[in-house]
Amino acid sequence: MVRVVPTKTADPGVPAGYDPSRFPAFAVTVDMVILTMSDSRLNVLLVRRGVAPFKGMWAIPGGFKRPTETLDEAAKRELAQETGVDSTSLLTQFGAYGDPGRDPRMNVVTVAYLAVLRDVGAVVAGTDAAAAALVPVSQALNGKIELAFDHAQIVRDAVERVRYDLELTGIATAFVGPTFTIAELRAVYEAVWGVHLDGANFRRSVVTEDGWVIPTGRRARPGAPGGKPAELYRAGRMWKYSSPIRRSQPNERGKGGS
Amino acid sequence: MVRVVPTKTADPGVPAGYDPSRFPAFAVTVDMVILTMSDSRLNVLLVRRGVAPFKGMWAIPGGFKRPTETLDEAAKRELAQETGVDSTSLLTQFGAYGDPGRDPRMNVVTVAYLAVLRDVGAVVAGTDAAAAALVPVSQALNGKIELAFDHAQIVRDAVERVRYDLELTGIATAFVGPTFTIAELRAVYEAVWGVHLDGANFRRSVVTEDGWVIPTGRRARPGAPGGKPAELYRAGRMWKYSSPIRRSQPNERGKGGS
DNA sequence: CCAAAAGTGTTATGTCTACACCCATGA
DNA sequence: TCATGGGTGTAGACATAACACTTTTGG
Repeated sequence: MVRVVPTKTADPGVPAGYDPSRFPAFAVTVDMVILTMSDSRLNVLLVRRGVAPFKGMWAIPGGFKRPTETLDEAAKRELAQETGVDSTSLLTQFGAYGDPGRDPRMNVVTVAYLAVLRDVGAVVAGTDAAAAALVPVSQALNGKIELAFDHAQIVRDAVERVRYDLELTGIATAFVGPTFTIAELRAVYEAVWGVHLDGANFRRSVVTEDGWVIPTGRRARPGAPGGKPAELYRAGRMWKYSSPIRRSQPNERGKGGS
Repeated sequence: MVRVVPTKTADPGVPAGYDPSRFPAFAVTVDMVILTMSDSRLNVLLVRRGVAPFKGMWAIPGGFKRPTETLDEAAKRELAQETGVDSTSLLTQFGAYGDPGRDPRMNVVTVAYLAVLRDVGAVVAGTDAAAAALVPVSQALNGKIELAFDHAQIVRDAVERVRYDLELTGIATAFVGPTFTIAELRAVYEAVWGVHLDGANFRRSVVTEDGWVIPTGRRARPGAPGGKPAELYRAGRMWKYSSPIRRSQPNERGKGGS
């Protein structure tokens, strides 16, 4: 019969004669990359660690999985605990990380989740203000802000995933509120992909009769210098399946000899 | 300090007063969905379990992760052990599964990998013939062949992943050999997506000057009833980044009232 | 020379992009 | 009435799909 053995038993590398009837014990955690749009930029929610290891460093929120819950449930529970948000089905699992030594204390395998939220700002204020912050992903990726564990890699992978999902799923609508303007939605694509999109063409792709966006009749207040108030829309059913916008791949093609 | 505790300690559900300073121990495994083309169909490699639980049932190959190796290394090692194949970088992690009770013996979280191989047939013959088999994925998915654990779901997710990757990566070339005909390559897309592709248009998309395929000068032997021998190509560098073929989405659009 | 499958040409249709232009509104 | 951004029209470039047609081989 298979039996749990303490980590130390398997600690000294076991190259050839590995006995599969005994296996090492791991801790399993879920970590969440919580992304949000703010000021037309992509931001990630970070918490400051209060305990060793990496005490005082920034990290993404997470916690231990319990044996009585699924991985998705663990992520949902942790998200609620850390941010107070109880939104179903905007959590996407995107990777597992188990490099030896990634946690100096013990063997930890973490399953990483991606959550796209709007208005985390209020949530951050609710938690211990000094312990949580929204920072631009650019700062977390270029090393300006150093992250604990292998969280920099996890954030990098999450952003890469979002870039794909933006084209393949309706994740874009998770960045905006229940009602939004076309420009707001366009800002999401522009920020995540780092491109400029023609406003006219973007509009035509999105406001069709297919059910991408549905006009509410209400209008948004224009900014300080005036301007025409934009129509407010809500997301239609089409977002369940895909996205109306495709990323125009940078023309790698058409580069013959010359 | 954090301490490992045996599984049973946390077994009786701990709803509210959960103590994060103690955490449950898990076993961590890697499972592999090994896909291959055979007879113009998509097949998956299954092994017959020799021990309880699910003794005698079909399952996908896998094994325990060791603390001294990364998840990727564990998958690579298991792949080599099970099939004798030592190909780097065709293993893709695509999901983690940790539902309570998925393994009746203990708490197990498994990290699932996808491997696309050509010519597993010889490998299968090498292993204990009665213990391994290639079966069409359709049979594994529609329940014709019942799989152990939650492996049916894992295979389902793997196939779904391949369908996406076929459009986004160069995974198609992993299904064919070092040299291949255009028709062979087209069969991959047709089998995985379950569509018919115009041979003429497919050819035009693939045999360009961009470096998708490179002619070898040699030709394949035609089938029994004769026919023009097809040119043999090898994969070019373009496959590193993407695929020359995009899946034409079934026109969900353009369905007004009427 | 006939069947079969590879490979080419051609054209209609649809989609994307750039950019000129009009519109509605708050100050 | 002016500045500002929302919103519309349109023509060219480009990509796709359909299918008729030619070529090359083994029997």
